[in-house]
Amino acid sequence: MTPDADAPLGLRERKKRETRVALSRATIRLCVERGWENVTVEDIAAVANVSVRTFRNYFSGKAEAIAASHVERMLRIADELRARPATEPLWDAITGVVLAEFGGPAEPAGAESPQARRWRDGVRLMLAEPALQGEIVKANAAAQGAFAEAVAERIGSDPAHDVYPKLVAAVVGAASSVAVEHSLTAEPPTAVGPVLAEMLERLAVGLRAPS
Amino acid sequence: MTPDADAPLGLRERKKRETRVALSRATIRLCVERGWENVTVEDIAAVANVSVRTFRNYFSGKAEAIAASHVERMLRIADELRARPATEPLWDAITGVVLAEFGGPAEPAGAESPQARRWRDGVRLMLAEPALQGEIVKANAAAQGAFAEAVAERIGSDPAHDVYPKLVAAVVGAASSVAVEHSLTAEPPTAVGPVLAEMLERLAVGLRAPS
DNA sequence: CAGAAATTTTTCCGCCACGGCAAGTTTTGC
DNA sequence: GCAAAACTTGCCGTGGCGGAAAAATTTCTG
Repeated sequence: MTPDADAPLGLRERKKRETRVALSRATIRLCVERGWENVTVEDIAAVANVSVRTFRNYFSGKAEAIAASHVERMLRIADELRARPATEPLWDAITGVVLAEFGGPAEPAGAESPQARRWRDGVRLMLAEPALQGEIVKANAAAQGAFAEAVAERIGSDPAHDVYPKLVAAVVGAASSVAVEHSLTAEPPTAVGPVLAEMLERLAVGLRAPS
Repeated sequence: MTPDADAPLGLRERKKRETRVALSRATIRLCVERGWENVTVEDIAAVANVSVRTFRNYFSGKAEAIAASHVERMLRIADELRARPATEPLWDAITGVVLAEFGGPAEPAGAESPQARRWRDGVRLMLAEPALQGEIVKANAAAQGAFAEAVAERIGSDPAHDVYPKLVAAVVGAASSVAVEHSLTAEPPTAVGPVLAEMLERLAVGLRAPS
């Protein structure tokens, strides 16, 4: 394995991560723009400037390539939760890191541009694909495991005997999903941030850390 | 279309339903016994005595073929809910129909036979397959729609303006999923019926129909 | 009941997904 | 530098998937 957890990433590792995210992003972009059915692995490989075979070395298929970006974000959230000052209250830390990832660059509040609408519709359609949903379920399970560990570490409890961390992870995951889905279907379009913020605030009230 | 909703099913329709369930059951059996990866559509078609192409005329793939049995059961539950006497309290009716479908032929309570264990393990493995999970998500959405309509019809409310029916459908669906998953992982093995029964009882208390 | 009409099943065919294997390249570590 | 390790690539066989038209079956009609 890699004994060092982070900093001195060799050139090789950096390049790998680079192509990995490039492939994932390319897959998402093409599928949102053209629709799931109208994208072949060959198209994706072409956009990312690698061979078809290389795409397959990274991902087992379009679905996994798309879900990968989702996993990365969830894992990043768990990591950032660990990086928060230990003195900060649990739910303040959670709200902070989650909103930092999902808040995004606040859209100009005015009327939605035609291209923004096309993108939203494309994403919604893409997310409806069963092949992708399955992969997302899998991704969420993995991500929630990591998040639960981060929570357990923070409040100093054993994840094996205390369900609280898992509960928090599951609930935060569910809230994120609902918020995203809401922002994709709401009319007029709504930003994810504020909705998610209110949800987390309510959840925090009901789920204060056990004494 | 078919103006008559049911009874006088022609020979043709009967045969179609027959091969449909035959294909679905064959797919489930083979995948549970051999594992998802080790089953080709050709194998399934062979078992069901039809051509590979015919399998494809019925289902888009293994996943859909398996999920089909699940959908049928859920839709059957919704139908049976409609058939219950209108005087029966809502949650009594729900509990009745759900347990009738999920109760199954009560297993002999003694030690689990080796083959029963293999089956349980096979099912658990199969259900972990992302391709299948996606299809199940889709199936649940459809089934819950039907169930919600049945509930709305029963308590005489408009499903478009009242969330109660949808809530009940979602909750019953979730309880069913959890109960099944629990019965597949619990040690020692547990029957679905009793677990589900208790869950529904609790839910009924919290979700009495709105005045 | 024969023959037409409608529908399903099957055969044939091509495209794409998927993954093992054996070069060909690039990065790493000494 | 140079050899080993790791990554990329092309090749190719198996299987999933679906369009199109022939063959078989059921249903309809005179």
